[in-house]
Amino acid sequence: MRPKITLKKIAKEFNVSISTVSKALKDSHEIGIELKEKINTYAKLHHYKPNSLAVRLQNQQSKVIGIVIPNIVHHFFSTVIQGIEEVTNENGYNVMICLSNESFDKEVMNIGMLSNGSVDGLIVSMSKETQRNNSYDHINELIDNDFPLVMFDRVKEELKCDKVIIDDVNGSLNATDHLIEIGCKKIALITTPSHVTVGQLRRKGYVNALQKKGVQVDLDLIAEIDERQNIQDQIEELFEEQEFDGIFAVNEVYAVTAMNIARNRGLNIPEDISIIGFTDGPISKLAIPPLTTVVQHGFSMGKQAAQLLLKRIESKVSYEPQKVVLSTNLKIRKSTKSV
Amino acid sequence: MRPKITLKKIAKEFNVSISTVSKALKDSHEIGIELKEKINTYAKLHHYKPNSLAVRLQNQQSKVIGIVIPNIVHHFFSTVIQGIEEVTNENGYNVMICLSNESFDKEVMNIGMLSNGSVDGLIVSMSKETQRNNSYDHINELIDNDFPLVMFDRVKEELKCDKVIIDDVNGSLNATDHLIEIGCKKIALITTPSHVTVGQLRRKGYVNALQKKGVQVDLDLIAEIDERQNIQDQIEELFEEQEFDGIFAVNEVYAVTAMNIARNRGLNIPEDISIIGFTDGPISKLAIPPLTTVVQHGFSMGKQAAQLLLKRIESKVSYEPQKVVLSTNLKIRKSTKSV
DNA sequence: CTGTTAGCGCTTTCAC
DNA sequence: GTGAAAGCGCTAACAG
Repeated sequence: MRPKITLKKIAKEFNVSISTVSKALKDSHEIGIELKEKINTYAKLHHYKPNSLAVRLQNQQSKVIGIVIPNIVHHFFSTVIQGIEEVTNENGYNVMICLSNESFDKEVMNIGMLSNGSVDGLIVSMSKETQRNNSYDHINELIDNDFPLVMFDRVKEELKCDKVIIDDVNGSLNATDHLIEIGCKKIALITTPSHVTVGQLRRKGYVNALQKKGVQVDLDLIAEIDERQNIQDQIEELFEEQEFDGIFAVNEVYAVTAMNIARNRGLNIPEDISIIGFTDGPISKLAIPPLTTVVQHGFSMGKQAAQLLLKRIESKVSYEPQKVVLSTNLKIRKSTKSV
Repeated sequence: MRPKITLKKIAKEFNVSISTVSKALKDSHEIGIELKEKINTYAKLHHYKPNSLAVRLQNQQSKVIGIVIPNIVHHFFSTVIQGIEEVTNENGYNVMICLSNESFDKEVMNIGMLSNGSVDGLIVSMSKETQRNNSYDHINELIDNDFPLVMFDRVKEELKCDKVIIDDVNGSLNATDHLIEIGCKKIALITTPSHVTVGQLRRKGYVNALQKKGVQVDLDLIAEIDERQNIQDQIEELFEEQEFDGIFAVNEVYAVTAMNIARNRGLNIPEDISIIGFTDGPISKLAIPPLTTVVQHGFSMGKQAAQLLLKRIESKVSYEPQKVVLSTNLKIRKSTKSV
């Protein structure tokens, strides 16, 4: 790469001092108008741009915020990132994204890397492995140092940091309620293993809804999908062993997979069986029939997380951790009977 | 945020010089074993981590590579990012992602920002607006400065930089060929406006395939979708006005949307009409019937792009731009008749 | 109007 | 064995 042009070189070119050049480029009134013009045209010609590392070191802030997420090939997460990008950019920050790929070790490494002055603050959503391990030393270290941090979606309640979460319990409570209202008598739940917090919360909403209506919760109607195995087979198994006329699934893929299996078994949707998914993405919209879903507003989540973080970064004083809970809404399409 | 612990502070703590501490932490043989131990435990205790901005400024390299892409909420792009992440991480680099949101101005800004020493190299895929404007000064500036750059997918042939592209022409040629082989007589093409290079190339493959078989290309069978309008309506219009028994669509969404419209119109798939999409993602897999697609290997694309870039960054001498062309393969599922 | 100086946090060479 | 000093590119307070 061609050596970068620096203040020093420009200074040498005109036989002036570095600070003169620096001021000239900033259009300081202290510098002679002629000299300023010469320096500026020269700089423009050579595409001078201040070395951002130097500037950032000087200012003791990087103007970049770090994002550590488990995965990016996932409509929800990429939506959140878009939201984050939007508000950080508006405020002159850039983002640095690191993927943990659901691995605890990578998450720890990423957070370690980024918090070394690379970024001014961190937005993180935990990997499944971290949640399974239940170890949060890497997060607590940040918190102990008052490092600006906001967690979103996959959070740990006990951690003393800003958080943005979806109201998972109410989202699935409403979904389950809706299934009951349209007349479903036996509602299956397709969820994650219990260590995934959002899965757990959505399960809670499902259970609460049933209990509120005095319906006995039948554990056999609950399938916990282990993603290390074949998803389709596991859902198929549920159909083999149980009978039901409603399904609530904690994500798009489970929901659409279930819908496809149902159809293959000769069931009509929504006449024979109504299905609701959680998370609204392209899969749900294009499914046949279009899937009724609990819409979680990823974009808005990203924006809020970024706002919390910037507030924290830019605040001189420290204040209590804040928690933002985003409510969901039910997008009724064609995979559920009408009331 | 609690003030970061620095070499200086540790030095003061032990009444030694900064350089002694620096060496001690690097386990230099020049330092007394006792002092070394004391310093190291102290550092560990206080979670000392070298300020990466300072280190990077010193080394004149950031060990981060920048990615500028139009969009992240898109399965293909996020797959590419995963690939990039994988190889850069293996080599001790981090990634910084900036989204242009298909805007020319944002793309120019992002590239400007990142190339100021923030990153050691850039991987970019152009925004649609850039392609429409046909202006590449921002890219050429990088090239003129020998700034390490690799473009992928949405590239401009004339630009003298490393590139990784999909063999779009052959991919769609094969797809169209396949439709012909299974007996389709009239094949519609659902594509992008012609300024989108990949759309143009895929159209070329379609045209070539037809011509090779001596089939006359009927322009009325080609729909160019303007994404600023309603996609569904535009495809619907094609069905209204034309008759055909095969469809080749340049992406998943167009393909599945077309498939759904066809079904709504009482057509059986694949008996009455066969459909192939370009790009293989979750939508295609979960569609009913599962969509036959041209698989473009995004993950591999990302890996190759990153490899080219690292090679460029780490090479002392400059060498001719390289171009990697990735071939696709046809994943036959249920939306096409069997031969 | 222009220059000197110190300093951001760290590394490295060279003295002692 | 330990430290002083220079330098990475830039900014800013202070002199002249």
